[in-house]
Amino acid sequence: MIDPKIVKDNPNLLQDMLRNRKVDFPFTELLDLDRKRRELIIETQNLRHQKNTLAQSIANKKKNQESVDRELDEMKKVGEQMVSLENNSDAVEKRYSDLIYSIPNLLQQSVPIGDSEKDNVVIRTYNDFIKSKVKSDHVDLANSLGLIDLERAAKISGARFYFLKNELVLMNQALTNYALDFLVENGYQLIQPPYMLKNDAIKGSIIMDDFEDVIYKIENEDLYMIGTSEHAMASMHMDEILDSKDLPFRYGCISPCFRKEAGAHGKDMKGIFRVHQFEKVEQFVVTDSPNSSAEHERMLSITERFYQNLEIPFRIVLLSSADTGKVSSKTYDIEAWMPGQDKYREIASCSNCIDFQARRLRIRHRGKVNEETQLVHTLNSTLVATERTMVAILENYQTTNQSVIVPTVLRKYMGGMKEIKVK
RNA sequence: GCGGGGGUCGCCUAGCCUGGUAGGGCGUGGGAUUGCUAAUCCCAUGUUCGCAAGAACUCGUGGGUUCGAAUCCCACUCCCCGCGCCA
Repeated sequence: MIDPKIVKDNPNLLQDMLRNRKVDFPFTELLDLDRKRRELIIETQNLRHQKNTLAQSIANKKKNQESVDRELDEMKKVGEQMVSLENNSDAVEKRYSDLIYSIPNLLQQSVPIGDSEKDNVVIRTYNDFIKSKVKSDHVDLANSLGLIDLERAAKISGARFYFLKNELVLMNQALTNYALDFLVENGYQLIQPPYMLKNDAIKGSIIMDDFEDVIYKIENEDLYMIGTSEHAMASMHMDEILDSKDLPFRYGCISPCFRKEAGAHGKDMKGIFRVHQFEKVEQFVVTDSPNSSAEHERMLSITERFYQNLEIPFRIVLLSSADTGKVSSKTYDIEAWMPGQDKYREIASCSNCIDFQARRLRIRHRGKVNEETQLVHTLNSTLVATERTMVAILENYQTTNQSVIVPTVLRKYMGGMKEIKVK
């Protein structure tokens, strides 16, 4: 959620942001509601003031055993006015909060203005020279090596589910273990969060529209499956005032992720690239405003180093205004070269949400007890989403005789295995 | 799941039975006093609206009763203790 004061004080800032992001948003309605709401608040407070004053004078008069008939009479009138005002303000309040919560985050200056993902800016490219000459896609490779079963998964769970088998199960664990070790080396505190969250918590870290498109709800419970550990990590410190000197918190999180992918029908239907369930090791950082950009770059460089170590071709892309996610103020994507698709595809995403999540979750920090509190900044980055990364590994490490070489850094996590061969 | 106890301002705690609009302590900031430090005393110490004066809100959450609710009633929730069930 953005700072609601901006609506009143600097609406142009919002209008620019909305234009740059190319999103439809009932902006003038929000302006009207904001003004209306303010008026109603003042009116309501005036009535409450009358009520409080009357109640006080009733108390006083009763103490002196005077008659309170006149006050009771007036109180009745005030009560009636309050009821009719409430009916009015409930509707305004509801619509206002819907809008203020669904307006996207402000963008940072350095975000390139553009119309679509075509305007994303490639910043760095790595390992271009090792692009594979053989170009089978991961589904063919994994099938012929006996590493996945998509048909049976479809039978029992539907599209976008999978069985991992044999060496791919091991590789999945290997990637996870390597990622956790890597983060510990870099000073992260390891966390495994709850996989389900209450509405209050999860709505703090995502925007309303995403509820329907990405999040699974548990029937008859106030619980939602996390779409990423970011959702749990953002809300972990909900309603807390943190000690400034303890910041930053750098968490290395492991969790499965559950996504509806409702907005992506027909897209990436092959294999395990876009699925309803996958495992991810995630970086989540809580810091203060002055340090948030530096933390963002730091997180990106750690992620870069991870993929350099895995020795796959990839590039870093700064997302344009139109492609940047709604809760983020600036996002870098890591795109791996996928020989089977003959293009770069996103395998990790590194975002600075600044105070957008913290505001809604009321996560603040301060140096001393009666200093003014400041909202924290939250940042998140994939370290590794194992299924997508395995797509990249399978396709980039394939050989001319259908086998797949195991990346060097993963071998010690797979009992020294060097190659996955046709049986 | 059952029974009992509990959730009060950054932290601790009083108030709840007997309704009148949150008191104290700690910590922190400012001030006074004092050779210095310490101690002592005074003021301040949540959120929102408002240029301000001021006002409203805030006692786990949401309803209800009442002129008036931290206080009474109902539902929910979380924590602690005991019992049950259980990987």
